[in-house]
Amino acid sequence: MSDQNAQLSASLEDYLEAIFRIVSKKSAARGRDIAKALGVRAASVTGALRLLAERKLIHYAPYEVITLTPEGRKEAEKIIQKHEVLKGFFTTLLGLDEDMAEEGACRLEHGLAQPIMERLLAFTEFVQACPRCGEDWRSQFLDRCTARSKPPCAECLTGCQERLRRAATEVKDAVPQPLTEIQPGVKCVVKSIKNRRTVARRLIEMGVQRGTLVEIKRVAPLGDPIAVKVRGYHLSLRLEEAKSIEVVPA
Amino acid sequence: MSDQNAQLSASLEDYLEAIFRIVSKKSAARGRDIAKALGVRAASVTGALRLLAERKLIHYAPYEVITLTPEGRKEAEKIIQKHEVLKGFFTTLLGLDEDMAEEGACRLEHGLAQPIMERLLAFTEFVQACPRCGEDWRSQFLDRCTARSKPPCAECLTGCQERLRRAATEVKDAVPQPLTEIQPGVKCVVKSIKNRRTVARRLIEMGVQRGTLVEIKRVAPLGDPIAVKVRGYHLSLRLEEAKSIEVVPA
DNA sequence: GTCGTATCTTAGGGCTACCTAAAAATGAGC
DNA sequence: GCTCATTTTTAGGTAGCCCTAAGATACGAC
Repeated sequence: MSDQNAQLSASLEDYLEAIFRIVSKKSAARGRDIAKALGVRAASVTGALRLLAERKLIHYAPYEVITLTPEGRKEAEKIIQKHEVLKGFFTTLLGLDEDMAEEGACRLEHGLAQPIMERLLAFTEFVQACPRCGEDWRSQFLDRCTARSKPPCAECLTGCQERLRRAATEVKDAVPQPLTEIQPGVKCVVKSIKNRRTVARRLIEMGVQRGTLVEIKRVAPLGDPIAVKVRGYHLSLRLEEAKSIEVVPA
Repeated sequence: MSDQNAQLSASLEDYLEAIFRIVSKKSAARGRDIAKALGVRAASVTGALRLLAERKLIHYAPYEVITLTPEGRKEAEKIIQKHEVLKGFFTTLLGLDEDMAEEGACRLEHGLAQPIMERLLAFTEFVQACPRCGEDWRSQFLDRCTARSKPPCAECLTGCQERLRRAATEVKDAVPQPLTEIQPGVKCVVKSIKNRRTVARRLIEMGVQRGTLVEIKRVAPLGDPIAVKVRGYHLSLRLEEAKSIEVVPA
């Protein structure tokens, strides 16, 4: 009945997303976990699983654990990316708190078209990487939002000139360094990717290129692997791979 | 059965929005117009109209023309505001074309929570009003999006210093002028509202205050009324009202 | 007046996605 | 190997929102 190639409904996307998150944590999902994660009854999950299996997005058989097929994983990553891009925009640029950003991303992700998501991501990264929009710019905005204080625009501008002058020389003199030199929590901009055949494949497939923002999330005790966030994807890089990515801090 | 105070479903919001738009143009709506606007069959419209009438949002009787109640108008304006805020963000900041912005706004508006919408609006206006983010900043972003050209960041920054210096004096010297002096199409920032009792009431209810962005859309032949767009609302001001709003161009 | 067309309503279905209740399968303890 | 609590599935129902088909109403042309 249901067309295999049809777009997923919003609720099926939710199911797939939840399965992805559970599988990421525990390697396999059970119906019960999914029901709890989404706040629905187990009976509803069964129906959804059948539909997802019909579309070949999950491996599913009654009473068996549930895992994602490669296509299912790809589809889920796309959904998660939308979610993360929205959430990143809400927290980083709009300055909303974590909870509201999470809630808002959940409610908007299904309607967000791919090209708009791309633009939103590009914009978020652009603002973060642009020296003209520094931390003071962000706090100007937040002051306006919360305190409704009048922006001391003239002072801000004269102060900003000084900052820009410094930034101009910094940008010119910035020496790219390998990703491995960057501290966790710091965001940086990709300047070049070496070893294009090996590392680059995965990254380029995801749309990572010169100018893309990368954030180090966590470094394992021995420095390998390195968990990074790029373009709304969380992924882990080998030390070797990270070495061949050159960046400058944003 | 259906709770009168319940939130409107996404599709009922669409109906209400469509009715508002039709009523704005032609003073009253017919089922057929609504069906055409939303691309559904007339029979579906009938059901929706009954539900909207049950919630006292529209005046509806079989075979009669449809108009909005005051509550319906208010509700519709809220929905339209969300739509316009999203669309404004997509076109003004993300640089998406009209059609994609329209389509995207339609698909996202129902999920957009009020506080997030407020923030998004504040951000959009902030960026437009901030001298640090001028036209060159915008085109830097768009170049990156489309041509994927490498941003000449250092040059941009040195060029920007000059611009900022000029902007700093401009901001300091900017003399507020009445809204009536502004040309259609120009965006400007509200500096003060005089006659707080009369004009201000309507505007303050909408959230217009010092710092809010106003855009002149159209001036009638005799200079009255003046159609403006503020905070996603389209409204028309009397000449008298417009005179008492002082602004500086953004 | 009545005929015809355009418009609107009613009636009856289908689909999605949720629910409850009860049956079936699983698996740990005895 | 049987029993029982837990988990999962099946079955059947509800609500929202869309559809088609057919009947009701309005209104201009004759």
